[in-house]
Amino acid sequence: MGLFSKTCEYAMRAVFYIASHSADASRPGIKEIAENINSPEHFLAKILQKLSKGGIISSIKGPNGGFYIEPNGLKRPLADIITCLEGDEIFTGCGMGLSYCSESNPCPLHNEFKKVRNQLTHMLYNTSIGEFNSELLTGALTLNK
Amino acid sequence: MGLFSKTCEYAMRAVFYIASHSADASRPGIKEIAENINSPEHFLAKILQKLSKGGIISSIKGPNGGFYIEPNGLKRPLADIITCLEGDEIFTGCGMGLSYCSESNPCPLHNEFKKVRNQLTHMLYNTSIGEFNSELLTGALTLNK
DNA sequence: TTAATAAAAGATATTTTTGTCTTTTATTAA
DNA sequence: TTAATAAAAGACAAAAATATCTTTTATTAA
Repeated sequence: MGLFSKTCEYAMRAVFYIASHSADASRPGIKEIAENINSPEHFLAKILQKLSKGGIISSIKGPNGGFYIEPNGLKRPLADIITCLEGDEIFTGCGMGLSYCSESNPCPLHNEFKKVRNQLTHMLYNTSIGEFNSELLTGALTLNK
Repeated sequence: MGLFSKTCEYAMRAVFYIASHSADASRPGIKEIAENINSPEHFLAKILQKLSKGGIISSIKGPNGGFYIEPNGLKRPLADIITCLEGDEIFTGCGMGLSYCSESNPCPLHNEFKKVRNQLTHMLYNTSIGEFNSELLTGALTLNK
């Protein structure tokens, strides 16, 4: 397995896709999104429901409905997606799974592992959801396969 | 979930424990190891079998038997444990799970994500299995809970 | 008001990960 | 040779993650 769960992988790809279509008012539906990010449709639906409840994305039912992101939402960091779906353990947990491990009582790996976590945290908080919109729209970047 | 699977967490803790007891010829058994790193005994047994087949650790059956690590093995990097158990996907895979993603055809996150992976790779290749032996023996570091 | 559309929600299935229990095999020492 | 020890191996169980299918609810437009 990669660094992130399938849930988070699909979520990031889907949110990027939705973000890139939020300028036009097209509001892609689940089917379109799933096809374009290559994910199982109904599994993705659950994920988008959670993100919707968490306020990361918005949705409208019925004809012409679908998913979109508020202009302000495009500024939010990628980290919000992860936190919404799986909490912040990936940002804070001990590398070896030791619950006592902390700054004041570090495990063997703590100091080196902290650098990794900090890099990850930095990346996820300094990348915005709308950051790649133009590249995605021009087709310079893709999200499937 | 943390960055690593339970399997890898237990494995790293167990290997550190075995390493720290490889100077004396005591050869801890599964039960002792499991107690000291706070892991399910039989689940850990499977993990140690894999590490044993992979040549990371060694074992002897019967009375006075148990697990140990060859002097040379103490110099091996922590990364070998992860690779032995779960391959190298964590070192090489795309952050968003895209198979096309590569240096020449990068996904949106590629460049930032690479830094995280590089930091992780650096940590795991520059930390040796025997690195914390003295601290573990004096009790300055612990591996349980 | 009705039919069509699309997300939300619920139910169920499959796969993977994690965990437990039992039997077998190898080794030692008496 | 026998009894005890301890890892190896196999079978099974539980939990979590991933995936699929069906029904319900909200919305739109004709």
